[in-house]
Amino acid sequence: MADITIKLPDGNTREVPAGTTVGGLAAAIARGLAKKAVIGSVNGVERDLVWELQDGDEVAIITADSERGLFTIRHSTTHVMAQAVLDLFPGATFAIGPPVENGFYYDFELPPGPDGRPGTFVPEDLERIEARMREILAESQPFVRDELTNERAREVFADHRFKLEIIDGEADDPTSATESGLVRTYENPPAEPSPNPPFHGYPGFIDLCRGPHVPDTKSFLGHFKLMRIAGAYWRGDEKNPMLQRIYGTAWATKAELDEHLHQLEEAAKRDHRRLATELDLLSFPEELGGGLAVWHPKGGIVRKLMEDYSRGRHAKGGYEFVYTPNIANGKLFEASGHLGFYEDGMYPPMEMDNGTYYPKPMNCPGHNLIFGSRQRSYRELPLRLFELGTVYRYERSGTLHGLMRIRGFTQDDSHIYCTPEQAHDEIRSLLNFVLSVLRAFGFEDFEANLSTRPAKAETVGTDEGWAEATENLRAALEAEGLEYEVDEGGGAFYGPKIDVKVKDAIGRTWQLSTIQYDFNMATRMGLEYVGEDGARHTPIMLHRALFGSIERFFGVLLEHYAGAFPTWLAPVQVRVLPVRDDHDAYAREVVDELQAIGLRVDWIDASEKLGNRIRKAKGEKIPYVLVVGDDDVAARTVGVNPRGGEVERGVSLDAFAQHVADEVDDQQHVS
RNA sequence: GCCCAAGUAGCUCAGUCGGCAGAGCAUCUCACUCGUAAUGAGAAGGUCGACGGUUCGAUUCCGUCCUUGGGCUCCA
Repeated sequence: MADITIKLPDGNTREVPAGTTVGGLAAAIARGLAKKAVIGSVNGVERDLVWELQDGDEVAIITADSERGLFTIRHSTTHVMAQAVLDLFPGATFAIGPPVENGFYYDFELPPGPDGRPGTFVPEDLERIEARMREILAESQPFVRDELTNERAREVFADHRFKLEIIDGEADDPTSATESGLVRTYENPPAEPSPNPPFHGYPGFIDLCRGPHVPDTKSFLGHFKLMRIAGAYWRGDEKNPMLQRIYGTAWATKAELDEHLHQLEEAAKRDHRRLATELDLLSFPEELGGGLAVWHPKGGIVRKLMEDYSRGRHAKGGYEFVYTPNIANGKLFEASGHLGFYEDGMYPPMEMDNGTYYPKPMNCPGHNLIFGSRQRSYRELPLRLFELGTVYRYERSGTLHGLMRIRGFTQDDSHIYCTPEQAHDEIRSLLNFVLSVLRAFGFEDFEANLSTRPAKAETVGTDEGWAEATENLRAALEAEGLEYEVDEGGGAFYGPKIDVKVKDAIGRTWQLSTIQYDFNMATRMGLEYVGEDGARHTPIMLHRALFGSIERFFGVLLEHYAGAFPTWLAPVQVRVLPVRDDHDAYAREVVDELQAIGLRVDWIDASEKLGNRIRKAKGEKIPYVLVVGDDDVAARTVGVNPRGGEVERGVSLDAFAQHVADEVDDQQHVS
């Protein structure tokens, strides 16, 4: 047979016999490669290992340790799960099942139960499904690719209404795109034909799918675990029926699976809700109502330090401090437009004899009243109004999540009013300011999103206004050297925005800060300034928050630090432990001296053994534990046991005090 | 709001096939006075999330509601 020539990613070519497959090519290159090969990329399109190559094809072998290889493993695993569910639940049907980060899911509809309502999975079902999946794996069923005509596909999937919608193009399934009038499928022929096959004309499982897949259910699969059951709306629309989704995680090796499960445990240990309870920082009393928190003294002091720091930075940054009330007459929110757009998300009104009042969901209308309280000149712009403003939003009950999504929260909110000429420089310095403040809280890694104009008809503002605003935001991102992704059409109807995200200590990203243009509200509320030309102009209005919400930011910090706040933020910075009762007097002296320089210090007497008192202090994640005994009383020293460090005996009290004072000072002066 | 699950002492959790409610830690008291991650003894602590129903009897079974968790949808 004649040879064909294949181009490889390194630029070399290779002659192989005609009829060679992707898998055959991998074997021809190296045995190790063939072993790891999951799929191949042929002329930029991913193909199964059994795909036959043509002369001149450009081919790259995709291995199990690559992102795309892992993606394929997850994708194939979800097919196996669907087969298992259809086996175990006669009459069940399925919708879509893509690979996702760390795993996969599939959405199912179970036949109705005796009460006529659609069936649901129970947690024990996951074990049964997983056991059935392992049987399917053991059968080593091949993944067989085919292309059917629409008519044929409609027959095969006649009992599967969601698949029919996909075949008809009414529903989108990213893993089963159709091409040239043909419907692509993958079949897993079973060892024994099913007594009641759920598909017409096939003995076992078949799915709409563009592939590619691992060669068979025995290869590469098996390092998976079904994680949880969830409800999910068909086509993501809450008006559609709710399906039963099963999430699973899948990896190329057992070690990776174990590592992932271990990381989930680690993340659970730093869950801010758990730490908030353990460290006595704050709580969500049931009596208070859902999504509302009370701050205990230890959480309160951290919050106060965050607020003090924020105020200090804003004072230096040219902001002016304002206060607006927590409730306002509904007319204000009519004027601002909030009542029209977001009434459902607002706490219900209070009817008073002189009007209808609402808890404020936003601070901007109040700030706009301050701007509009007298005639403004271009000479006083940019005007930066700042408030730690507490707002109330009636978040839907199912969306609440600890401090991350809460109904009453405080924004470090500012509205900046400037002229169009000032906007460019203002945004640049603003972004710099944002990053500088975030760095002080221990964040190093930043990413950003630049969200641009949504569909034009749904937006306000001029083409030029949008273009210029978007360019100003982009220029600021580039000036700061910040990596960013453009979220096309992701802006609000009233303007484009930058969202700043931080990466925490275990690599998760959190969206925190936001900088938003607003072409809408200044006009709606009739805000004007007199320009150099003596004419009236509408100011550019920017909304911005650094922490976003103090509650949420605190939650992120708590998880970032796993509860071990840096010294400048720690509720208790130093704990003094006298060895015996007769060291109490000196312990008090140490406390007094450290308190005198502004440190937060406490002490615990010797009614418990020293070892246990140290253990408790470590549990509270106190940065410094000082032990004072006979030697120290005599020499005015302390034994220093720092968090995460080595014990040092005989440190002079003055030197220790200076060390901690310097540390606190350094931590707050990050540029 | 929708689907699933959970709610028992301050915390973490066991338990009751319907019959006086349990542990560890924390708390309090007493003793111990100790040099770097758990000293001992004792005490106290509960409307078993709330309200209805079934029952001689409900923390347990049923229903409704509330709160929380995992998702979906939403997030000015």
